[in-house]
Amino acid sequence: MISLFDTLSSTVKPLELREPGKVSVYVCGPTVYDAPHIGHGRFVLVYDALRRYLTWCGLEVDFVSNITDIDDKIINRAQAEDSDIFAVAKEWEAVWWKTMDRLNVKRPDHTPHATEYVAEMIELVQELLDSEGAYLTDDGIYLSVADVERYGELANQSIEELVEGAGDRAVVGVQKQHPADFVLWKFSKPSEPSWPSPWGEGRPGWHTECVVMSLDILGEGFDLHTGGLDLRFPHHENELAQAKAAGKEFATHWMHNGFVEMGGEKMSKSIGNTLNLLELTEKYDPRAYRLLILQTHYRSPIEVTDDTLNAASTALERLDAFVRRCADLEKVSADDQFMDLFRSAVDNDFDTVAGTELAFNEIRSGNAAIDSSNLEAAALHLANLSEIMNAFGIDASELDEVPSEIQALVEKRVQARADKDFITSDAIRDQLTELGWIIEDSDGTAKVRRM
RNA sequence: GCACGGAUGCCCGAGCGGCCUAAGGGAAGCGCCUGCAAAGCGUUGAUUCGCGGGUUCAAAUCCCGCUCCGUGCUCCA
Repeated sequence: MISLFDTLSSTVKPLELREPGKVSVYVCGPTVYDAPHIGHGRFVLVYDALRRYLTWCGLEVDFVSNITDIDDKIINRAQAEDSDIFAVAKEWEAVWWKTMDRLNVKRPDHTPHATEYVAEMIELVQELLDSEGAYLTDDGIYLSVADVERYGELANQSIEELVEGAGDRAVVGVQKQHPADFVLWKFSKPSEPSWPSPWGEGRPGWHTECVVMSLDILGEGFDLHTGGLDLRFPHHENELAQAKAAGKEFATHWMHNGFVEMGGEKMSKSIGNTLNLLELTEKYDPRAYRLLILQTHYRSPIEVTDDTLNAASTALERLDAFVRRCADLEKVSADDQFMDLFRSAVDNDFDTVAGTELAFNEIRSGNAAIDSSNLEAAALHLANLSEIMNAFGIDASELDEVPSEIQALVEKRVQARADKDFITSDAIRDQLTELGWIIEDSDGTAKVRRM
């Protein structure tokens, strides 16, 4: 079984499953009000790879990732654009899924929207009011954080430290009982979207949607709650606080991925190419970002620059080239011992770095095997490699369709070389290069691929 | 200020007490292969892991101090 670092206990520990053979995972999804950026890309790719890996390991994964479609940022954008929040959310959610498709991110099993869960949120807030874990003020309903046991345990800070750290920003709201209290339900201003509630027209406050949606779909005591490290506090802390205040078993394991960094140099000029995730998939092989992420441990900061993306793209070409070389090899199944090795490596806190390392070793060994005409060994290395790529969600690129006129040139060149007419053969190669094709000779034959 | 994380070759990035004269990827040099290429293979690049101390038979890995860097510290303002 895989072990993962658990933020709550600050240790790497086995992922214990509520039900044997089944894993329930909740990923905090995006608030849809703008284009996704590389930070979104990181968490999405880390957890997509994790999901695929767990599935590959034979587990049944129930994977939930929400869309937050009601939030201050959406309201602000709608007002700025003289639009309504539903239109804004719809627009950016479409961009989100388009980007996910490009990145080969599998659709979650469930994608709950916050606006579909308003009734459940109201119910939770009512429960919290009833148990006096929350209280009513003129502008909304607040969670009383001081009453929550071990508040700050996920952030690993005491409530005093959290308040102190907030400095001037921790100004006690009009009727807040404690500076760290946060609003669960906001009474709407006239211009804002609102839903009826027992306490008047209002809208969801903070962090409640994820509590309600995760518990509704996955049930109490689900296995794994994930997200970016930036969500650790306040978002996840406050989700946990609400669940605790309501007396509900929440996630048993908390997983957070590290930040994305953009390098010391001013990336502002090129920020347009790397910051925006959709643009990134247009500028680079969309698999490149996934490989880059797999080659960095999920908890480490990751350096995303043109250099690192280009390096990953080149590495991918190496993968493709090997798979291309193996096109005619007989298919065999992977070596069990090797796959056990892979699995025990990756099971150690989702060590995709070790996993990709094994993949590249297979590519090298496989190429060497072909060079020495050991095709059986090569086929086995290919099978091992394919298993790894399958477990992580990277496909080898499709073979290029070769147009007949290109193929004719290739054949003409093969003949010229056979005749040792190198002037003609070189001319044809130049011609192919101009047409955007790279030719690779081998004994008596040749293959072309697009540049 | 508080908290957490980071600093490893030209770049990215593993390793977290002995298997490290430090993995893997990219870039570069050299060799093999090739008519020449491409692809591929082999090989060379840190006696060294931000800086200064310390612990230990043994440290990139543990402890102390320092320096840089990143992120969080919500709602209201």
